[in-house]
Amino acid sequence: MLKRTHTCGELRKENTNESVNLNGWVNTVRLHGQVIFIDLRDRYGKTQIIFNSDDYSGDFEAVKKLSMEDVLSIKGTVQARGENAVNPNMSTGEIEVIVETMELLSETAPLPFVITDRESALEDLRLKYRYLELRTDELQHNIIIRHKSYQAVRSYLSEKNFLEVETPILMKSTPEGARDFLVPSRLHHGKFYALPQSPQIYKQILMISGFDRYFQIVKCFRDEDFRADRQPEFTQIDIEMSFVDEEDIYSNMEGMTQHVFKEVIGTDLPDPFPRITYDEAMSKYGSDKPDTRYTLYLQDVKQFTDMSDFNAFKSAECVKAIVVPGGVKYSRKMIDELTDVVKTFKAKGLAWMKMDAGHLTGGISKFFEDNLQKEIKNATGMDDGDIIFLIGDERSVTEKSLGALRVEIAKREDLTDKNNFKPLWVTDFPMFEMDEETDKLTFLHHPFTSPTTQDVNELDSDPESLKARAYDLTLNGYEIAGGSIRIHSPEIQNKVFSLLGLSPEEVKEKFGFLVEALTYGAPPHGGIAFGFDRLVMLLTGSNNIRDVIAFPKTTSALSLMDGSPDSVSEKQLDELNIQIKKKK
RNA sequence: GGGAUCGUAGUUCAGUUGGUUAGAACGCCGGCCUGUCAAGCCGGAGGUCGAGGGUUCGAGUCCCUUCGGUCCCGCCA
Repeated sequence: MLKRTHTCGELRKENTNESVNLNGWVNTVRLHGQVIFIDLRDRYGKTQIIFNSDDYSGDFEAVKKLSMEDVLSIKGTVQARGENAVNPNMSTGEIEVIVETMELLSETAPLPFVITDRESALEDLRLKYRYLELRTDELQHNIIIRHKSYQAVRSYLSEKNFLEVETPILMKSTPEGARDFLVPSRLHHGKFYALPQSPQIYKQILMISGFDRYFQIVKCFRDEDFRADRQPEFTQIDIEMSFVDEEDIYSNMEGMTQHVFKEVIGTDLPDPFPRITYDEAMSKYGSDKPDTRYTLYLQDVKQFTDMSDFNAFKSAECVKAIVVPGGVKYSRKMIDELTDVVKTFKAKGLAWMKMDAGHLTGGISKFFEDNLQKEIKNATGMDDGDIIFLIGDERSVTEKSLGALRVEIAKREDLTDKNNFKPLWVTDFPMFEMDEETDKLTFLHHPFTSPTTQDVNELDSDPESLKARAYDLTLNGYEIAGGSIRIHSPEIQNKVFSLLGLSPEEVKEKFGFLVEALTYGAPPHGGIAFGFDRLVMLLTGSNNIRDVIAFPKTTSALSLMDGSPDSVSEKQLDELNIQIKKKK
């Protein structure tokens, strides 16, 4: 092998007449009889190399057989391209390399799909041959963005005195939020480790140990169902700080996020980040992770629908509406499609009216007399050419379904500029919510989150009305981080466990070590965890988390490349004393 | 757990109300070609229509089951 003197993205006009060696993959072959053009590619770029039968000393017939993705090592001379031959689309487009000798380092088998075009194959095939898909410009770029993001996070936090500490991957299963991935123990019959859903308890214990600023870029595991932005294993930037309140978290994390965006993609984020309470987010956007790149606010119109002759909304707890400017263009078919969207969120239907020459027309407009129409126009700011969509239902159904409609309309109206970044803190989350299935109190964040009160009696009296000292950081409709100020008093922690329905025995068994640790001088502390994959996804402009993970799993948690999960041998099962039951 | 949608050549797709020998483009193989950069031109090979079952004289097309992909609801602090 002729070791490379340059990469395939490096040579310029200034290198003319230099003798160079290049190593890389054949990107394309253009065969013209006695002259052959090949774009040689590596991670750094592409360079056109030329085999000319007059000059090339080796076997020209062998060169004719080269095909895409063969791996070559060549020696040649850099030559400036003629004026008409310059390719302005390539960074190396002003030069080409006349090949003198070539060694075929590796011949490729016929390809399952064309690598230059990610669209050329369906995703399952691309995932099976992920190593080939990773050769595409887009994924190479994404992996580089991800690398830069790690570095930007580490350098910022390290500079601010945060210590990176590793925590165990094999840990105790605790009844927190998601289902655990379990790992059987060979040495301890019938016992299991769990993979961490997050290093939550360890990082709190690190605070008790005095490491007052901790971070870790760490894999977390949750055995739930997956989506475009959720994988079974994912990466968090896990952070915890002692002697802090919410404001310390906000300012440090704003600084880190601004630094990452500036370093990685050169974007300036707002300073400071705006904030909204959970209640206001739900009321105004119908979401706890509002996309604030566009308005389309939810507006309360119950007072008007109550005065109309439209009876379906009279008994509804909450009637809200979205006005879409220019929405008269919406056809019956489009409205039907939007109705399907809101129905998946349990809305019974989608009411609408269009405004033309100051009057409401179509949809449910006949139930609204003239004066009422004027009032609606004034209150909502609706104008000629607009459409108003209305939903009446229980508050949560109305808000969630209109929130989803708002996102769908923004997508259709192209209001979501990928290069426009709108971070937003969501604050004042409820401490608990009622689980409708079990009729038990459950936490919104996690059970270590501090309530806004330190009064045990207040906790007892009306837990559902309590707020938590929890916060999420959202960006363009994605939750990119979430955290809280933690409980550092063993009494409050025990109280919260008992409100969640855990018996003292269960608490002792599952969380005893944490509660005990809290008794030995626990500093007030709090923290946050960033969904690193989602953050990188936004930095790359993708809307698919698989695009920023080198070896992702499918939405059914399969790895199509290596075929995991898979069955194991009887011997392995025997060692673990595990027997596979028949399903059902 | 539920819903929607997709699966036809190596790949991306077309394939009408169920009806002759399942087509196109790219890729692959062979030939021609000294300035291309999505090179071009000529020729060729290539199909378990995801799998299994059913209805029918006849199924890529209709029905059932099943496997897999994607998106969503529930779920995921």
